[in-house]
Amino acid sequence: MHTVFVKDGVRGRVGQAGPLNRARIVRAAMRVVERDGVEVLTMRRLADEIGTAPMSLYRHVADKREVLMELLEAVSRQITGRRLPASPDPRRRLLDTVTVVHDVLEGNRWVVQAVLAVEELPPSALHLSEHMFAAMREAGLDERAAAVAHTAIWHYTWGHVFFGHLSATSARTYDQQEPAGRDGYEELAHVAPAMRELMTRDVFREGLEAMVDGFLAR
Amino acid sequence: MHTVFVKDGVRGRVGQAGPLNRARIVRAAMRVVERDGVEVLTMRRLADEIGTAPMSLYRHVADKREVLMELLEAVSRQITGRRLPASPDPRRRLLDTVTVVHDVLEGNRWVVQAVLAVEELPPSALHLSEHMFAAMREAGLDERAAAVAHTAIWHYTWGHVFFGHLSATSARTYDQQEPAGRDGYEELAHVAPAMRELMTRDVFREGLEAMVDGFLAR
DNA sequence: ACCTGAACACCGTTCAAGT
DNA sequence: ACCTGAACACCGTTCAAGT
Repeated sequence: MHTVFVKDGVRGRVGQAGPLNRARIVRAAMRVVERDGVEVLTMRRLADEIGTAPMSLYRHVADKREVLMELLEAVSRQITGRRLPASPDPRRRLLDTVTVVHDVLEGNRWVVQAVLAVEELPPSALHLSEHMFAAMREAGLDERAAAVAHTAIWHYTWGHVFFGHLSATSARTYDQQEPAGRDGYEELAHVAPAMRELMTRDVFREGLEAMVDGFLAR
Repeated sequence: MHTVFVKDGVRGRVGQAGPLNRARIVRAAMRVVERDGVEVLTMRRLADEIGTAPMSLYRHVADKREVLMELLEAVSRQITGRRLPASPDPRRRLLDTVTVVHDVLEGNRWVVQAVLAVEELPPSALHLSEHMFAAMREAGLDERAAAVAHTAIWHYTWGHVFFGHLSATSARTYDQQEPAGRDGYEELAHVAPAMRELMTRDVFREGLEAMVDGFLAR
């Protein structure tokens, strides 16, 4: 295990400061997840990171799910904490808000896997929906249209972040197969250069604008 | 383990017919996954379903990933095998094609989790992209626009299937909190009835149409 | 040739015991 | 009061041995 030492008459472990508590657990979990990814976050590994025994964690959190939910809350507050986009143009404000969410998720891919594991969004994510609905209403959507658009936009955003690297993989798969005109794949051969070009930049915003404009045009 | 019996002079196990092979493994895996979900599909459980030892599977498949990939291929061929939508109107054809994919995925939620685990689409899924690209070209999109739309549509579709039940959960979360006018959530209170109404039907097609029309309008 | 039991290096979590 | 070792019921997979 870890080296045990004595300092100021207090028995402690390497990297440890003060008694174990929920905040310290969450901070350590965030460190592990940002450094090594969410699939590496196990209760045993987390305990190791803190320098304690796996079972000690259970005095402060009910289970692993609760740890993940705390991480999601932290990210959610990271978004809603700073001022949300406030452009006077509601269309612009909606696009900017969703883009902020996208950018944060893109920078923290583990979030989507955590959401999948927890199967729930953290409470403070409602702030984002509130902000989006205000913009949609101001842009002229009625309640029903706004509800549909809200759902569609979220799904697009989740899909984009999560399947982004999968799209890249699939593109590579196609590339590895014959470059041009393989029987039955003439269309794909035709758009292949364009698809390759797409891989180099993030096209989230373009799809988002198309979708939002589609809703606004009805 | 399983009861061993002798029949026709051949030593066998309950539910077993003939020697172990890849096709029989895949069929058993499909049964498990459709009955109990993909999270229940373990090599041990799969062996149990067939009535063999876990290690016997490894003579016919390299690893669990390969089993999942075979399942994905089966579903993909289930879509591309039957005739794909062929409406003369390309917009309609595109919408119908994606809707077929959505419906199959909706009926087999485990597919998305399998895709996440495998991190790749089965080769035959390229048929669908081919079909989509042909429709998009005929509808007047250039290569670049088609590539962007293709990516956006896929992401929306994945997001919809996978986060569909999550949206439902989140909506319930909001419902359980105060029904109306909780401080700072006036907009949400306002659209809550519309959102509840949405839960009762599938609104995938509506979001898809908005997105496609948004792309066609550029 | 084909199959499989034991074992390895993992999980999350319970429970009884330590200080 | 707070922490933790041993144990349970799991994983995917390797390896050596069985028939």
